[in-house]
Amino acid sequence: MTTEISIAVHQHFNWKECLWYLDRGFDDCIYKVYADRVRRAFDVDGVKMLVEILYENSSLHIKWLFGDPAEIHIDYVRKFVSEWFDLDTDLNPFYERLLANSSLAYMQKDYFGLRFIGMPDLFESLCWCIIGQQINLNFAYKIKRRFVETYGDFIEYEKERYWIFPESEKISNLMISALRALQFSNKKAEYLITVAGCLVDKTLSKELLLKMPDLPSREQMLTSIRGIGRWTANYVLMKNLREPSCIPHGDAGLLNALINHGVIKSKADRQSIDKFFNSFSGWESYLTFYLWRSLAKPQHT
DNA sequence: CTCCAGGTATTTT
DNA sequence: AAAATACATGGA
Repeated sequence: MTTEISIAVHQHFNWKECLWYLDRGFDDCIYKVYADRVRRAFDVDGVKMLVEILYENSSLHIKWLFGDPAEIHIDYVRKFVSEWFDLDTDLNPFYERLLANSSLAYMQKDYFGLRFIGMPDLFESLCWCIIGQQINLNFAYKIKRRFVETYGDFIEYEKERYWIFPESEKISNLMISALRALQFSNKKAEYLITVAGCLVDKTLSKELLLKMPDLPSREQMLTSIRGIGRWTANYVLMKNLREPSCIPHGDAGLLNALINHGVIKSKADRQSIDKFFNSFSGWESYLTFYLWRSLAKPQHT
């Protein structure tokens, strides 16, 4: 007997756009995209599961291909998927702002229904940022895969391996040299092990971050950890905690997108950037995400 | 060879 | 307080 649940989607939603973004030419080892569906493995309290997600009749349908989930695990996956695809945000106010800007209006049409693809696992989002700091994305995804396939677990299903992100406990006990062997720099290795330790000893957690009163204090909590700067803090807050008003300042991709759209002429033009984002107050994160989307190379229909 | 890539910490003005 | 620099690695 297989478990299956559905989540009704009440907002503007384009599954093709979401899947395309997930599979936009980079090799993310943590999920697999097929023609009209995505599969992802989970380990919730030691229970390993593989689920398949597809969209039909205004609902996301989640089917367990592997594992025997109890109610608590089903709820976990339901919540995870809901956060992953940002199912609850009403995009109308954001789209109004896009339409009001002549150089961005096309996004409202071309990317209509594209949800902000999140990263609901805090450790994964932190690791991903540290890995991605100051290196190109292809290389970053390569290292991520190497990292996950070395220290993570997997589920084998129909001769395919579905990887599960490593536990912070395991990473916190590593030596720097172990990660150096995977082509992490000394700094990246050190940062990653430090952050893993913070999660293990509960110096940092999603709950703690949510308890902070406002965005600046959350940013402060993150940047107080070695290896987490302003960029990483904002990235994590938008991708993991779904903060709506984050700007990953200095982000190379974001700056390129701003140049492409004629917002700035040089990457140092902070004033124009601030002014630009001011008109998207409350939607800075979504705007950043759509600008990243605009960078994708391959054509799509 | 040079420059840049979804930066950060440290050192130097 | 602001600016320059070291850090590692791969790809164009």
